[in-house]
Amino acid sequence: MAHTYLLDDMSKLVSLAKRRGFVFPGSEIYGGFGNSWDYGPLGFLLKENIKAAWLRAMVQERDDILPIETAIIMNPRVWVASGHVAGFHDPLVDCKSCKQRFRADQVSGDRCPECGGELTEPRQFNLMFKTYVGPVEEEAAIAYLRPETAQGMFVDFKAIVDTMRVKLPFGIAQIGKSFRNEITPGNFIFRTREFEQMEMEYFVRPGTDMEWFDYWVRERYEWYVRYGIRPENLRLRQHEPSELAHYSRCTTDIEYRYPFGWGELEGIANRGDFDLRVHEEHSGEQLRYFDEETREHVRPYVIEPAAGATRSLLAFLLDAYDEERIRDEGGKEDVRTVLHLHPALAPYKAAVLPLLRNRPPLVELARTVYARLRRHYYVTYDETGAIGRRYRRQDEIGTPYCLTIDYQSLEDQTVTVRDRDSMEQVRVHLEELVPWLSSHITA
RNA sequence: GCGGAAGUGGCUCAGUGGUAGAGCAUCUCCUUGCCAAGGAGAGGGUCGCGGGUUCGAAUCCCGUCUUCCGCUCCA
Repeated sequence: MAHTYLLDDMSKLVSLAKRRGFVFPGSEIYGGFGNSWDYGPLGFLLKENIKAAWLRAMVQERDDILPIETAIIMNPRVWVASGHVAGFHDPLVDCKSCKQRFRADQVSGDRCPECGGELTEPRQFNLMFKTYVGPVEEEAAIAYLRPETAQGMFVDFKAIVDTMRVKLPFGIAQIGKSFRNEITPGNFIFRTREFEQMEMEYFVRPGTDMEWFDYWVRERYEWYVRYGIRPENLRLRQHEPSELAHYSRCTTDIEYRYPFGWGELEGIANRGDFDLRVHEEHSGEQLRYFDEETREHVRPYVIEPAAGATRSLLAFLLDAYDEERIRDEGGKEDVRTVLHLHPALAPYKAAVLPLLRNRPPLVELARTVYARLRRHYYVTYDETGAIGRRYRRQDEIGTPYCLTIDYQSLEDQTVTVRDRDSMEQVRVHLEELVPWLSSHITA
């Protein structure tokens, strides 16, 4: 079935996300809380599947990348060294006449570059969340919630090199939450103050860095395509030298065409030796790799593909959302809402449905099949309402396969497997269901 | 943070001073031999929150919170 429907805004998706248990507004019974979102049962499963798909491509299928999980609250000196304490805030000025806002370092003089109006004094916006470690709120105990997961990999670089017998080039990967006091969050879960990142630091010999940079841009682009993002909704955008982050020598963004415009999904940055160098300076530790062949201590360069997990979840949902116009036998037009999620990402891999609920043998067999499949996959069960209606419910949450237990099942132990995308049906023997599903949901 | 718009059951919305509504969704029972909405019944909202005006406020006024659209920042 051709998938051509394009959302012109996100309101339909926001409402489906709430209605079907993907994403709820945070702290809703207290009137909400600025831009916080909770992941409901289906959203949680979808997010877990996205993270698993990332780990699969970055760690499991390779032999050169190791996973870690580091603390959210780190020694505050980490953020002094990384440049975040000094560089992670922007002095901003507002125009008193036209109300536009500019970065203070990008305007000269005290007049608005747009309309010539008067500008306010520069004001500081520090994007890091501050907190206190220990029960007494005193200056000495100030700490920060990490604004990126990357520093965890740099800080643990020495421990990994010392213990894990790694050879260049190698990578360290981490998935976890980061926190930024964004000036203007918004666009549903696109920009939130609390978000989840999937980052990997790939350490390479200086001089091979641009080669590896190009390699990772391609790899990461292909990962999105592999899991179902349509290429026409993806593009690469190279940063201008003026917009590069303080640590970056060169950055390419993978952007997605959101309903509100092109927006970043993932940034691939060549961080050079910036991070290992500053951490050497501030910690006093040598952060080098000893190359046995050349008998040299090398401070590697770093290529960093940094993806937003929650941001990609939004992209996967948007790209999967479809409204199909269907004509029934009477010629009446009908809309079928379906999430064409990649089966590996779908919250439920299958739904088990007895054809009729008032026939005990059908229900009994269906419950047996349901119990058996649950040992292998997240699956769901539904016996309420007409069978077509139940197919529609599963379409709306992206379940790729519906397994219908019918009268023939009682005779020959086969079930009807209905495909969400083609709406075609095949029969599969009960004994074959697990391997059949396994071969159909793997990317 | 600034400018604009909006907040009424889970969702989409009607209701502009006089007893809170609809459709869909949900639950129960019946029906249903493969692509939703057939029958009977049920639950669910102090109308974002606080204050004011009024005999009386979802409705008028003030404040506040939240969301959406622009500006700036980022994964």
